[in-house]
Formats: sequence, structure tokens, C-alpha cells
Amino acid sequence: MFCSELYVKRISKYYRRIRQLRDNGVQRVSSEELAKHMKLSPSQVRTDLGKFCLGQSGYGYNVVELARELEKLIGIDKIVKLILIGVGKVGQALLNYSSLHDTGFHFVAAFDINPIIKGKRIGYLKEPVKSIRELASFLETNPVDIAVLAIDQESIQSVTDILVRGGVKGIWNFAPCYPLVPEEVVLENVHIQESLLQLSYKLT
Amino acid sequence: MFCSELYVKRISKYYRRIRQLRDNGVQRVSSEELAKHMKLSPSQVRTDLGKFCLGQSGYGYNVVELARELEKLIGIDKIVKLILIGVGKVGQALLNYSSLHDTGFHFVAAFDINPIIKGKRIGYLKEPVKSIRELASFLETNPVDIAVLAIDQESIQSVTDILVRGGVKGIWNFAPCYPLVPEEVVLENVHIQESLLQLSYKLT
DNA sequence: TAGATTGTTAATCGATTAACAATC
DNA sequence: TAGATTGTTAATCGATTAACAATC
Repeated sequence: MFCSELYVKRISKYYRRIRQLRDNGVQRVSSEELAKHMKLSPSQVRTDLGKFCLGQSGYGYNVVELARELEKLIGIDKIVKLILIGVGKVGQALLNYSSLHDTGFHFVAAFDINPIIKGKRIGYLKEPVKSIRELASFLETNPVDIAVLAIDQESIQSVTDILVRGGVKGIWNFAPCYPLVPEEVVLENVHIQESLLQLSYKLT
Repeated sequence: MFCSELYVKRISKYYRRIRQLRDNGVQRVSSEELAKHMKLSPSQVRTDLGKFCLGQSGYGYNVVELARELEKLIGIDKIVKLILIGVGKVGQALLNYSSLHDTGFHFVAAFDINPIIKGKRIGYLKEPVKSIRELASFLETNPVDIAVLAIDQESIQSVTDILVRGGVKGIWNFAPCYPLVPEEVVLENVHIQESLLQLSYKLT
């Protein structure tokens, strides 16, 4: 139950909402209030959050405590180190994405094949953009949690192989095709286009 | 059953895969082959596609026919007219997104508040970027299927109101907050960050 | 004909909800 | 105390699968 895709999705949604509440200075929230804003039932919210055992009868959940618990569960109670492969339009948008940075996802390096972009500093990236040729040696001395793939289809597999050999355990892929990864590596594909297809379906 | 979120998601996935097969010149595919590539059961595929009544016993599905049927179902058997609001990094990436254009999603106009970007031609956009002040009058004379929101949080609601008044029926929102829309308008939010949270959860 | 594969449906599985005793 | 709201679980609901007759 705690591994179903649907559950993981709800947990992410709770976190987004709880952070919003926390940032607005709200101190407590009931399962009823939380459910209302995300089209879920209060029962569902209680079943999901019950295992934290921090709800109080007659009161609800303490927003700060709940945020902390969700952060632990999701694994963002510490800085998560990202590297970016491919500093095109999508890559640059990600480097500038403040909410990503605020949540603790920090880009520690970015790599591109294009020499024109090499050496630039973009968005929240502290280091200048490196050449893709430096990737393998970088991974030898710098542990990385997640690699973000924002490159073209052709080089997807070869870059992925370098990442896997370099010990990267999570890959967040923006390309419309999927690289093969060993079982222990988590691959999360971002399906921008599928989301638009779903919208189109609902319109018809 | 044909409206469940899960079903809509699978239909989008079938379409992506079938197009890939078609583009590679593959003529037929069985439910078994189709299922294998997307972690579904052959039963599920047959149940989903059965209603088209174009599978043939002992043969499978004709790829070209199935693609056409899915296009009709999703509503992309014709050009879908998009407008873009907000021509920043995300907006520009979308204007350059070839697979979106190839699927029949065409940007007929783009609007931005920043005068520096006004008048530029970017990616597949044929028209120069317009000022956001022209939006309302544009909608009066140009019917649009879907508006793409790639703007900051602050202006989300006011822009959405203009779109709704202008008769836009679908909104594809990239902002991390959600505008309120009347019931008949379909709002599809793209949750980039939630997808990264899910990846992080799976890593822990 | 034999082999492959469909569409359908009853059975199974898993996820969601309703109800409620417990408790702040 | 009375009111609010929790966590738990049995009941319900909905989605997936297995099985198979039909058929190309």
C-alpha cells in the first residue's frame, strides 16, 4: 500500500499543500480541510496520514510537524544533489526554477555538449556549465543523488550509461524516449505531451 | 469507465507507442506486444482497445488504423489551436517542441507582458509575439482550443478570467498554483515538481 | 486445419469510504 | 462536559485479470 503509485502521488500533493499552508502561517489543518482542496475524501487523508500518529483528536494536524514528517518520508529533509545534463531551453528553465531550489533540490553541476554554453552561470547554479566530456570524472569525486536529463533522444542511452556507472541512483528524464536502466536505478519520466493529450481527450 | 483518469492516461500512452511503431513502419501489433512495452497486462490492453472493434483474431491490431482511431478519440484528428501566455524559458521551450507540433498542436499566437520579447518569432510560432493587452481582442476574432499558461503566479487568475470570457475551453497550466475556472472549462495542471518528489520518495 | 489472437465477462484484486469508538 | 476530529477496520466500490468461446 505504501508503494502504490497513487499513494506516492497523494503524498506529493499533501506536501505541496502543507508547505503552502505553512508559508502562510497556518498552524493546524484537519483532514476535512486538507481533503477539500485536493478532491480527496477526509477518510482518505486520515488513512494516508494516520501512520505518522501526529494527528490530535478534536484538533487536526500541526502543519509544521506534518511538513517535517512528509519531508522525512519523501527524503527531502536534507539537500538533494542534482546534476543537469543538457542546458537547452528546458534545462535553463529548471536551473531558474526557484521552488525546486527552495524545496532543497540543488543543482551542483550542469553539463552540455555545446561549447557556446560552456562556462556560463545560469539561475541557481553556482558552478559554470561544464563540458559533457567531464561528466564521468566529475562523478568519480562528487556524489550525486539525481541526474536530470534534458537532452536529445540520440544521446540518451550513452549518457545514461555514464550516469549509472558513476553511481547515480535516480534519473529524472525530460526526453520523450526512455533509456534502459538497471533495476536498482529509479527512472522517472516527465510526460509533458501526455498531459496535453489528456487535456485534449477531456475536451472532446 | 471511459472517463477514469487511469483510462485516459493509458489511452495517451497507447497513442505515443502506436505512433512510434507507425513511424518505424510497423504494420501490426498484438495486445501482448503492446502491453510488454508499457508494464500493462495484455488483458488490460484488449479491454481498453476492444471497443474500437478493429482488432483481428490471430493477427492483432493494424497500427495505422489504431493510430487513426486513437487520434479521433483524443481529439487530435485535426489541428488543435493553442495560444501561449508567457514567453519565458518554459514558454520558449514549448514553442520549440517539435513533437507537439507534429502531433497537431499548433501555436497560433503568443502573448507576453514584457515589451522586449514583443514582436519576436520563436520556434514553430508563425506570428510575432503580441502584448498581453491584445489578448482579449484577439480572442474575439480568433477561436482557440487550448490556452497554455506559462506565467507567474500573480497574474494567473486575471489572465484566466480573460481566457474564460474569450471562450477558451481548455487551459494547460504550468504555474505551480491553480486558477479557479467554471465547471465547463477543463484545467490541466502540469506538476513538474511533484514528479521529482515522487522520484525522491522512491529513492528512499 | 492448426495456431494465434481477439472481445467479453465473471472472478479477483486492490483502493476508497463509511462508520465509530477513542480521545483531546 | 460537549464538540471536534482522530486512527482503524469492515464494507463498498471500482479497476484489473484470467479464462475462454469465437474467429481470422
